[in-house]
Amino acid sequence: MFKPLDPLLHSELRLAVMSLLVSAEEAEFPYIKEQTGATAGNLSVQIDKLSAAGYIEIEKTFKGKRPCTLCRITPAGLNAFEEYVESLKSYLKI
Amino acid sequence: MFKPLDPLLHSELRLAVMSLLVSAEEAEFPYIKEQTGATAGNLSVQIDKLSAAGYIEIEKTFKGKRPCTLCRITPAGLNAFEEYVESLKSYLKI
DNA sequence: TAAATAGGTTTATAATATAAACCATATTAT
DNA sequence: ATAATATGGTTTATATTATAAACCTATTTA
Repeated sequence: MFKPLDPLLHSELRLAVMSLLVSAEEAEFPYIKEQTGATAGNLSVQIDKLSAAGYIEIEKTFKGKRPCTLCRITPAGLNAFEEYVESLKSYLKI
Repeated sequence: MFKPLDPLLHSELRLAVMSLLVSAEEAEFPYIKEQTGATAGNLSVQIDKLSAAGYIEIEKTFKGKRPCTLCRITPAGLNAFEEYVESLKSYLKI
């Protein structure tokens, strides 16, 4: 009847991050922060969780002399996102 | 960009309950319990929250000699559900 | 009459989300 | 040169939340 919802994706901020990365394939921390309206601390924690789950990759690099955190969705992440969307439909009737 | 998600509805069990009530317009506690697979305790807590928010009505009646808890969605609840679905679409691109 | 079942509620616990506080480096102003 | 501010985050503390375990009352069955 109701398919279980991946708790990692059933979170407003993490879902927003994944949603961005599905389209962008690569995004910088400050960009994600701006688009989601999240605080840096919250965002940092949530991308760590997505990374620990293997849903995204985090590459720490430099942009000139300043640190730059790049995020990219993984195939596993894309798959999880699509499954989550399918599962949600069982609740929303869409 | 991303619309905020009503925290009351962004919960697996409460969303399932609302989803049932959108279609059924009236359902008994044990039926909801069975359809959602929830424990009685969890379900009891969650329908109380939905009721406190004015999203559902809880009618306590009897079925023969046994207690019977009936749930019904309210106009406010239906509205909140529809808004939630619309908001979610900004995350899911559907 | 004792045990089991039905129909829940209350309470305790564990997990989670969130922001505040913090840290390091780089840039700008004095 | 040095102080102040900004950039780019991380760590940690707190407050909420979800969840199930324990519990309660009445009813039915053995």
